[in-house]
Amino acid sequence: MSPTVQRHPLAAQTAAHLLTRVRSGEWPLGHKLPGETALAAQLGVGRSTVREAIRELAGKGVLDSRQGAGVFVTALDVTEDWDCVLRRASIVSVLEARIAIEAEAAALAAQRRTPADLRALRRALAARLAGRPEGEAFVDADTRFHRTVLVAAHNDLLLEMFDSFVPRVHRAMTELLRVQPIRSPHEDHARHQQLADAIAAGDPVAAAERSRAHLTTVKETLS
Amino acid sequence: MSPTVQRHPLAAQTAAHLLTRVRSGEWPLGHKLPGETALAAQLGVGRSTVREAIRELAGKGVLDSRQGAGVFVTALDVTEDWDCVLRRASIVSVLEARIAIEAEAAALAAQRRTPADLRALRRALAARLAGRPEGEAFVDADTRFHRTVLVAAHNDLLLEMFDSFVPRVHRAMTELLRVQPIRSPHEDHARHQQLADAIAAGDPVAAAERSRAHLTTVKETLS
DNA sequence: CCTGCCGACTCCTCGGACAAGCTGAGGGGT
DNA sequence: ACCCCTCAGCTTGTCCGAGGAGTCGGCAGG
Repeated sequence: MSPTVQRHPLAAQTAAHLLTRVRSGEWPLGHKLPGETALAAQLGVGRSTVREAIRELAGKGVLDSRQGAGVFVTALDVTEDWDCVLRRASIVSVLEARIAIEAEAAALAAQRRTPADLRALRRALAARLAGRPEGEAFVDADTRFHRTVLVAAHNDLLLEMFDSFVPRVHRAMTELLRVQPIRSPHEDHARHQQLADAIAAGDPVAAAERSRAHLTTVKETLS
Repeated sequence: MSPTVQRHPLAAQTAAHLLTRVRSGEWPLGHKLPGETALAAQLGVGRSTVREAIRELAGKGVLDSRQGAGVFVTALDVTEDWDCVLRRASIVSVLEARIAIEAEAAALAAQRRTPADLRALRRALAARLAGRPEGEAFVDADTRFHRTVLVAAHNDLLLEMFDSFVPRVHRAMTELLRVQPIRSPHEDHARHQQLADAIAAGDPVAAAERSRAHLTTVKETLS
């Protein structure tokens, strides 16, 4: 039955079992599940166990229990964890998605940046130049600069997407920098300076172009 | 103690309480929480209630309980539900994000499309032209065509992001189409045809440009 | 220093009990 | 015929006590 020792708690097994039956369509969206007592008898486990399984699925947003009424299906599937998807995705895929988001954000930033955004951009750029171009600290400074661009774009959704990429990209960049240091730190900084300039100048096309060019370089370094 | 009548179950309150304390840094990442018995006594609730609260947070991925060892913090915050973020985001924000993703995907599709991709693209285009340009059916056909482009880009992450946008965009498009029908169905179809042609011709710049132009038109219609 | 044993601590599961809340059927009034 | 109120029955919420199973750290022995 199980390839390895199956040390899963009963409650977790019960949760998995219920999720399977929900997915199978046995209980359609909005439908009421059998009572906890009935489920416990049906599955041959205690009511407390069933309750914990239901809680677990409630935490995932699949079920919703209302006192006196019953337990109801609120979603047919678990909205897969975004982090999980990212972990599975190849670093090249993530970088391509990042290019898409950052290039667009750079263009928007060129149109929408406020004076405060520009100040933050200059500060982040200076901080990025301050440290030596290696190690985790540099990656952090670099990330902060790129994030500042996203902030200047004034689009919450794009920013949220960028933030969700950060952990995955951070790991890969730190690794990359250790194996293969930046060839020309001066040129690298110049690219970022040009991006900031284009945003300051209010030139969406140039900003997108600079952003894309920089990230494409990084992507090609990886492949 | 409580400003309003506590109509939330004790277990839910306990879960919220624990989440707050995790967020506050009282229990750092990887740290062990006090025992269930201790927590129950500390919060003045039963042990079963604490267990259900822990299960709820475990379902959300914040806690992880290991028999014999204890309960540990696995994440400092709940990764906010992607659907939730999208629901809150303005439709303009979503459309801007969609432009970013689709334009990049169109460029990638132009470079990576297989013969099978091109066949699917032609089929989707024909299906889109078949029905009358109104109602939910048309929105579905349109969505399928755009999704086919994403598939041809051969980047799982971009596709996943597109799919997560679909429900939100679908609602908005259906609404928009009812209020304001497409002025020139012929021109609309021509734009899609040009996008498909650019991808077939293997011209990334043109494909991105066509995709961007089409979606920008939609965005401007909305604002 | 390494190994194996052992006990304390912790989570896991169960069964039972009572409280709190919702639902729908039925009675009474208009 | 229609509406409103009441109430019995079912369901979830909460708590308790008990025993089983697993993990970790200390301790004695090699």
